[in-house]
Amino acid sequence: MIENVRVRYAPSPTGLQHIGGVRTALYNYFFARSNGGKFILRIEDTDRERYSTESLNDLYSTLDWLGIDWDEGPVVGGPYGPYIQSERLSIYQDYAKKLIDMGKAYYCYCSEERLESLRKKQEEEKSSVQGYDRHCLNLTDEQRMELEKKGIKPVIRLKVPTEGTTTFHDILMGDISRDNKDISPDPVLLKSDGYPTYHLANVIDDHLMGITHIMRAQEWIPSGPLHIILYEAFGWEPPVYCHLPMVMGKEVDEETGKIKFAKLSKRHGSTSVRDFREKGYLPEALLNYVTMVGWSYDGEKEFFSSEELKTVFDLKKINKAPGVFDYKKLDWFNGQYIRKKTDDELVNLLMPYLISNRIVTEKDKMKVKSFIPGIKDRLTVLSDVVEMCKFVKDYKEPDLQLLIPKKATKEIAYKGLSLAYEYVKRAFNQCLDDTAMELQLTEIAKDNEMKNAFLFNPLRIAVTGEPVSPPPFSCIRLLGTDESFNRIEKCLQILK
RNA sequence: GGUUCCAUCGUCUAGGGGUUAGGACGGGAGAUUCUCAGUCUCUAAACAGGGGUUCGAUUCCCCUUGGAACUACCA
Repeated sequence: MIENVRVRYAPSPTGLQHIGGVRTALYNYFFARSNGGKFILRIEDTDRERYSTESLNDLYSTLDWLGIDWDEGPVVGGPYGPYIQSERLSIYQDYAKKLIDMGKAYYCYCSEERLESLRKKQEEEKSSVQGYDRHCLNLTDEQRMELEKKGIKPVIRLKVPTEGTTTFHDILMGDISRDNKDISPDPVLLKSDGYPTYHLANVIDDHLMGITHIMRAQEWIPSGPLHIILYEAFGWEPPVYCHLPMVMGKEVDEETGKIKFAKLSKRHGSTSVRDFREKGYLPEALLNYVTMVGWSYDGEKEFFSSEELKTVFDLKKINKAPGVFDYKKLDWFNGQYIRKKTDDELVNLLMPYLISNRIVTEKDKMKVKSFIPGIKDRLTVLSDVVEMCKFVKDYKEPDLQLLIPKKATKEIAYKGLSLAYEYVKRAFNQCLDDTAMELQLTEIAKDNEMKNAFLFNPLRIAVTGEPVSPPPFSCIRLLGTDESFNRIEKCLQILK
């Protein structure tokens, strides 16, 4: 147990919440909970060009869906607010000015174009030196005034030391150091629109909000030393770092045919939580699986509820190496969680898919519920139900060929369907369950010296019009006996 | 290119100076079976390579190789 833990998830609302981000949120959340600490949500909306309210809404709905609650942050408030960076502008501006006053930062008036051509030049020359050339480092006050007069809005850049080495400690990785000369020179701290960049805002807020542990993706490792320089410039104690392994995607290189890995992105498949949610992944399955990419308990147990994770999550068990997101394993997890649901829970989960596809209406709920035992084992994702119920709406009357099972004749098929129909009419008057009906119809087949398939298959095809479907009895329940019997009778005519 | 990080089955991982290197997904085989699933059983599959240290390294150290990330007035 670590005392007084304060951690934060600090997303930037510039897109839908994706697997990687959510995994970071989850680790922070579970780390806070398992140590009795605070989990803080902070919105890093300093990129005004990519900002969207849709992203922000998506963030809230995603966290809500996953059951992640925060102790401090937007909506709930807290003692260190505001928790939205765009509402903290003056704080960053003040601190940036302090840096200027201390001689640790400077104004830069370079144009976009100049920086662009500088970059190009460096690239062409394959220069090992990259980054800003410190063109504005030694501007005199007069020169500055002149540029200001022209109406050029400056940025504020950090003076990165050119000598020495900066080291920070990472709980997982150990000491990580970088020569200061290798830090891309003089990053912008405050943009010309008055907004801070990530580096400035992040350091200031983490300090001001009393963050004790920074858990973020490994892609941030290279800027770790830069942040340390910033902490030192302000005279602050840096928090404990814990860089999380990346979530990767796997793909086949079109040219070489080799398998490649890269930061999980859309070309690997769905990456946004919203996608998974819409397809019908359960939050508990996604949460469980995502947590297991990069973290393990003992290598054996892999089913964890959110509640368990809040107790059992341990920083030390986080893996250092990046992990590939395995869509197939997620499918498996989801199927497992679906099977754990009760029929009542499942109907509620399934109804929206059926209603939005106009297969049933709200009043058919009981019918759908009675259908569930037949499909529960067959669902991988909730939306699979649509395909399984298509026969209700998209029934296509089977032709003769389809109605005759393999190794059977027209006559046999007719007899089989007749027997099945006779039985079904009787059985649905009693309140038998599917298993009982199956048993009895199997009995009937035996009595008539016929293969089970000769009764079941024509029945299935008559009712659903498809050779592959959930168990026929379930289908009849969903369809209703009137329509089902209608279909069967018509098929009987075809077979006559 | 430069910098940094990483390295156990195809994938997620357990383990750790002496193990038959364990589990899960996926694959294969079989059983159950009215289709498709599901379920159950069995099975193949890994310590990247080379040097050290050591009585002994997959485990510790170094190098190589491979992979990844960063290199923006994006985070």
